[in-house]
Amino acid sequence: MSVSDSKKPPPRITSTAEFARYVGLARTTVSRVLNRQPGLKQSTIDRVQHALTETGFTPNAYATLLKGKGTSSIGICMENLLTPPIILKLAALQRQLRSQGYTSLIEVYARGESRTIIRHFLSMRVGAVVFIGHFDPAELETRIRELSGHKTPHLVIDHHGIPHANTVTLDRAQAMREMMHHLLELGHRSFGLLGIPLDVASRLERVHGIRTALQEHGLDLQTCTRSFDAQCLRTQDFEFGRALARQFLELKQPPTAYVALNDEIAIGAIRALQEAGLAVPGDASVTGFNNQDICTMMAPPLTTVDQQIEPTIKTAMQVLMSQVRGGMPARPILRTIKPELVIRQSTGPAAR
Amino acid sequence: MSVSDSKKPPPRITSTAEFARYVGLARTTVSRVLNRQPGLKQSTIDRVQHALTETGFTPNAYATLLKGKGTSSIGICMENLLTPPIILKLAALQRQLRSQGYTSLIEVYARGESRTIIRHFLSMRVGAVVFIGHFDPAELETRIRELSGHKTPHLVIDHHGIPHANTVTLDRAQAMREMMHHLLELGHRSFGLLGIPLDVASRLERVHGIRTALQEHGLDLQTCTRSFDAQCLRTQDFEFGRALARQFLELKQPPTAYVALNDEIAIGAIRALQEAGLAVPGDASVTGFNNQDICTMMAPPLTTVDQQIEPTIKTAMQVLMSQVRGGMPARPILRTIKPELVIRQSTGPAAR
DNA sequence: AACATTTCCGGACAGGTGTCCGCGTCAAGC
DNA sequence: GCTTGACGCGGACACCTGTCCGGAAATGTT
Repeated sequence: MSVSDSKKPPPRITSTAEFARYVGLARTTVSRVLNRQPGLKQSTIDRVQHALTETGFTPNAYATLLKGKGTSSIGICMENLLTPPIILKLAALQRQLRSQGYTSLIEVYARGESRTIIRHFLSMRVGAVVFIGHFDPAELETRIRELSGHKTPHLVIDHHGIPHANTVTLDRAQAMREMMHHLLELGHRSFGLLGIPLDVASRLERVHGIRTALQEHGLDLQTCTRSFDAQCLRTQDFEFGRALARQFLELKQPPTAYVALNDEIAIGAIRALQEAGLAVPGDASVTGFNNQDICTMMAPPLTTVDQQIEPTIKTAMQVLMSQVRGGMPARPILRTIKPELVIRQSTGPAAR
Repeated sequence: MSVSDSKKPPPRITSTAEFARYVGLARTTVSRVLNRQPGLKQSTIDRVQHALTETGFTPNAYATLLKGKGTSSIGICMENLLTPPIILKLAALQRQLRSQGYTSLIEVYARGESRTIIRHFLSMRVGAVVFIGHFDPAELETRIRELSGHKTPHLVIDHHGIPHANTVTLDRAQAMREMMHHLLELGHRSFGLLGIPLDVASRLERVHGIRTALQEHGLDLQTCTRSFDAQCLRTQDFEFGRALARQFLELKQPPTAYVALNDEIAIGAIRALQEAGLAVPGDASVTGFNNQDICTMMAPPLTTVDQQIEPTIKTAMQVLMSQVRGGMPARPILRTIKPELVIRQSTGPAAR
């Protein structure tokens, strides 16, 4: 028996009634102390506080929340927990919510499981639901309709183009437009697209931005760009980019610039080029997307687009709070975030 | 007015009583249906089910949980949401818990805030608390004592050496021992440690593993290894590794092998070496730790240690479930995970 | 000592759900 | 027409907290 064990350990207390008995006060008095109501003698407040630290008693949150008191929580539905940009958004949002006194309930999306997740959020009576990432459009739309039916505010971060959805998203078209202008001014006229499909029906925002930039230079999308996405299987992004670049190198006239969907694919492409004895950016330029940490760790450091995560989450919080406090908006709120081009050393003047 | 709007939208229902009135049944009957009790006619079950999908009603989880029914939840306290290995563990654990019917409450640790977090978990009456990552030892120990006082099981993943803590951790000493054997067999005899401090009082597991391996080759830690950690400020790991390697290169006899704390530091070191005109592994070998995705994306691919995340989480679940179901163990449970050396191309025979 | 004031007690209710139980209803079988 | 089940109804209680309120007790004032 050590000295610290001399005083018998306090019992495990699970209700205010028990706790009040332990302190020797009425349950209501204890409750008043815990909720900082006036009209209490300082000595009794101290007595309760002391017993509180001694036993570590915490009131049952479920009962408190059932009463409608207590901090409300926000449900966060994540596309996955694997890609760095998405995690950074989660981390930033979680921190912001916490500082505002909200608890976050985090769930990870799985195809077809979103209904379960939203029902869980609704049963927890969350104050709002945030979706981060990209989802099955039809599924997401249905969920948002359900949430609206329950007068529960929502917000979609990243996924763009869902009808009636409040959305905060990066202006990817604008990002690609700026990126293309950067490359066009360097003299590039033929582009290899990596992970950016060129279907005629492609509703991909990015293609739109690329097309716009080319048109502003009097050029045409079909003749200047090329994509081999269909030929390669996308399992791991780095290898995907590597394989795609290899395809391009088999052409008689390979493009002088490669535009990748994200940083990993770009890095894979750079690797393939370097393995083929080509210099980046001497023989070919390569651009990424996301501005992840790896960008500065590469040789050469990668020219890319920054997602502006802090501003994104900041406006996300504004949209969220305005809904939680001010009620549901009549028309969906749409906010686009201006991207920032980050020019590093993977892009340079066109060789020929 | 479109056709789908013709039927008036179902009202927003927030309690079983309301819902029962809507269906035209007694509240108790509805409750029986929702909880799959026997003795109900199929037609009434269908009636309730139909109204359920129509209105999207969900019983108030707080009331259910207050009653003691419903799935219990597990609290997860994260060191941060920034480093890949930690996130991967979270993702794996969350998935496992979900498949077992547990909800995870995720909170992010901040120095000095752990008390708030644990009190939150306790007030939510979680079934157990999991810590993932490294924390302030004294703080963590206190929290664990608190949890034990509340008869709430706990588990620490990664952080090692907390008294009375149930722990699942990678055998980092063994990992370093194997790594050193690999390097020693390649002929290396002088080692630069990157991010691994060599204080005399260093209780760092890894140093122990390094010392053991050297002794097994009849070598001495002090004469064979060197560390410049004190000279450089660790803000961003890549730059940290780069700066450290530069320090080593100013020596008259730089080491032939560099052992880094993690992959980013290793990659920074490789960069510094390459910038100095040295070849890896021709002139010097470099090793990392964690086996993150970037390892295969580098040139050369990085020799590193795999954290064995799947096995880690698997045994973590076993330890967790045995506690949740079988009660608190008399003595702390300690499980170590065997690491796996991943040899790639950043290590090779010693130059001299 | 009589009074006013501060402070605490204890009963009560609400919040929504799960469950038990006695009772009414309805239909089927004789 | 009667009995017998099957099934739904609705009252009651428990889970735990926050809050209101009248009354009791303790404290302070004159």
